[in-house]
Amino acid sequence: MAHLSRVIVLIDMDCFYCQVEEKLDPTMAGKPIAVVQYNPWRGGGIIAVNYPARDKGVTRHMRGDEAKRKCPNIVLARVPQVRGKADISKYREAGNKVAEVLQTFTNLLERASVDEAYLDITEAVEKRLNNESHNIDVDKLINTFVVGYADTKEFIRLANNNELFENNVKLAVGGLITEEIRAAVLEKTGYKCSAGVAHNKILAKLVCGLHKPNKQTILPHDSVSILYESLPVTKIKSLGGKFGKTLSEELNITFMSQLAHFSEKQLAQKFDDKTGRWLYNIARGIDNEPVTLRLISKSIGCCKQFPGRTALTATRDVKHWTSELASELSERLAKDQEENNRKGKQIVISFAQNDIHSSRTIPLNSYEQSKIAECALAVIDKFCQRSDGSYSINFLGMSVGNFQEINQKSSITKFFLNMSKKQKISDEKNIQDTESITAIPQKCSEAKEISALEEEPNNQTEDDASDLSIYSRTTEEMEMDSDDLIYYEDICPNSVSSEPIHCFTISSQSSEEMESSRRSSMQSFFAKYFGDKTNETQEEDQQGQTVTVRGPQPEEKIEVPEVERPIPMLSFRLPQNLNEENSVLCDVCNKKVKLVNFGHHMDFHEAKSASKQNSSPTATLNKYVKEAQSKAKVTAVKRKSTEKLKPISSFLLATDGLNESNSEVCLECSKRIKLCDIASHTDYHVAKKLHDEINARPLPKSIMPSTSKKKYPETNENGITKFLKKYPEL
DNA sequence: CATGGGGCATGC
DNA sequence: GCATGCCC
Ligand SMILES: Nc1ccn([C@H]2C[C@H](O)[C@@H](COP(=O)(O)OP(=O)(O)OP(=O)(O)O)O2)c(=O)n1
Ligand SMILES: [Mg+2]
Ligand SMILES: [Mg+2]
Repeated sequence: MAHLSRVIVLIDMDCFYCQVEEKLDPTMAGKPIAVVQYNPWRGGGIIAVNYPARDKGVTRHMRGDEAKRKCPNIVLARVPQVRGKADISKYREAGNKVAEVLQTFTNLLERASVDEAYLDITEAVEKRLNNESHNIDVDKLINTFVVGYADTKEFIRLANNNELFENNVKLAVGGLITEEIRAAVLEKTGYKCSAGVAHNKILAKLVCGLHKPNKQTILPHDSVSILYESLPVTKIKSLGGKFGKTLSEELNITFMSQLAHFSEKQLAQKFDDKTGRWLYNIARGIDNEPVTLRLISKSIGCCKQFPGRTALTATRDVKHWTSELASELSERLAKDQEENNRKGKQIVISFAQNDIHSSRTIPLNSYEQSKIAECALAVIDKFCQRSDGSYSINFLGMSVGNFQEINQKSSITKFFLNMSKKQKISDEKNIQDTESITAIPQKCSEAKEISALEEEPNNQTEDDASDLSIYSRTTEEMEMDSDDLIYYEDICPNSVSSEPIHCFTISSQSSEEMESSRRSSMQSFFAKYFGDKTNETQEEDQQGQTVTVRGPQPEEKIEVPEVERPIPMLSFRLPQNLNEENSVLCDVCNKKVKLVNFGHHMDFHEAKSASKQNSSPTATLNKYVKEAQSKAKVTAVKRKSTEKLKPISSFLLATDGLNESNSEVCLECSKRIKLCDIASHTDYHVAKKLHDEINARPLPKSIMPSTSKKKYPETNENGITKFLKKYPEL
């Protein structure tokens, strides 16, 4: 049974921020504790509560004052305030310490949040089963619960007597190792944690929460049905939100066991293929999501809200907070560069006006605080500043991503340097491969200024290392070895990541394969991987269209012309008579697109087509001009492709310095509006209403992991489809 | 007025 | 590229 072959552990720290505070101030020990941020207003907002305080009814999201009322002797620890904002760096760093300990136990670790991580310990378990054939000592499972067994002893007794399926023996050994992991975490960091042990991530996560402070829980596969009988569907990760609710309502079910009564077809019909398949599997305790090697975050950001009256209106306030955020970000980026040998290439500037959130992405060329502040401010001014120079901003954020490795030494040099370094305990077989994974640098293309749509041309050279690599292996060989695949992201933090890489050949993964361009990377990867056969390989993609995987193409410089492009009138003025059509049919992809998103949607197409060889962006756009005008009934205006659309929220207006002679009171909001702004102000109200309506309506859609999306999973579980599904473009 | 700050994946 | 949903 393939889906029972793995042993997956989810480690989650207990009331983590509270533990961090307690360790720093041991006088708190044993007392009820909560961590708050921004103390002054009603005692601050609680974000973590320890177990004694939970017993008194204190919960997250409560105000500090309320917690004091419920639990008078509670200790309220405060999140450090730096530069006028809450700064959670200390908890992040504490989480890093924990992760370092976890790394010593497995080469397959996925950090899932500040305080939890998934570990695939299958190999460690199998190794132990091979080496030590003696019985499992139940005394070493003193903190372990087993779902479906009143007593852990009974489960172990059966396991030792060979009266259980081997999968359960694996889980029992997994429990043993997990006790060791948790003991090591406590010893090395002083923090307690809980754990779930199961055959997949979803179930490990689920059962971790079953026995929470300082305990661990094993879920044998045969106990899934018992567990599901009284388990609300909303307890499953990713079903806790809107989709989980509609799932329950649509199917008229409450518990997971009821979900299993539906066929895959029914579920696919109700929702979509991908979601249907995922739900069908999960209802049977099956989840094929791999533990993806990820030790560090893919983005580093900070943000702050300015609620109610505190909304930013004056230029100097906007400048001030932009500067403060840039300062924190700059500091954290510098540290990240030291620790992780990488540099972010993109920054996303986010803001909200009247609770309407928008964001704009721009290239990042410098980690210098002043540079970050400067470009952030330019964006904010461009999209938020009103005609009188004022603002109305209740949220600011900036987040850096698209990290690329900095390359000093050659990858080979660095690989051997790291080979000879530190060794870890537990599971030996792939340790060296693991070390190399974190060590392999990627090619770092110069931080040259590129337009958002421009792909960096790069020379696709036939590097020598490819002879040693997986690329020379056949598809069949790869499929046979699918169990040995490691899903990794660390080498390749961009979207190119997540290809499974064979353990043995990790070291041959030359830096030349890491390209700034998604397109060329995919092509070279495929071409080398599958050899000549690649050129004929045909598969069906998600939409059922036949796609042909092409071999490497001659280098082509992609021209990004200064395309004049139409945008919906909405971006600056709404049509007076809106019909109920909130969406238009995109002529490029034939999909329904919300009117408000149409401009950005075309940016999306342009970005995509820029990374393909054949399509001419101009031609596509010209076609769109016509269709958009007739179908969407919006007035097209011209915009340079390098310009970004104004968000809906830019309809906001100034309210100060106005009187009867130069202004009128808006019937809609009773605010005084400059005469010259009346037209666009009323447009704002229409836009806001439309925005609210659009965002209130849509039926919740599920966000399922990529592995459930394949159309023909049984026949193509591994090999080429694994790659194809990652690259729908192919 | 006002749970806030942070991160990930996905759809269009 | 941007918005959204889900989660910690
Ligand atoms: N909405 C949230 C949820 C969590 N956290 C922070 C504080 C928590 O301490 C930490 C870990 O989140 P958990 O959900 O794992 O909760 P705890 O670790 O606090 O408690 P538990 O013992 O239930 O895991 O993340 C947060 O800032 N905001
Ligand atoms: Mg926790
Ligand atoms: Mg957690």
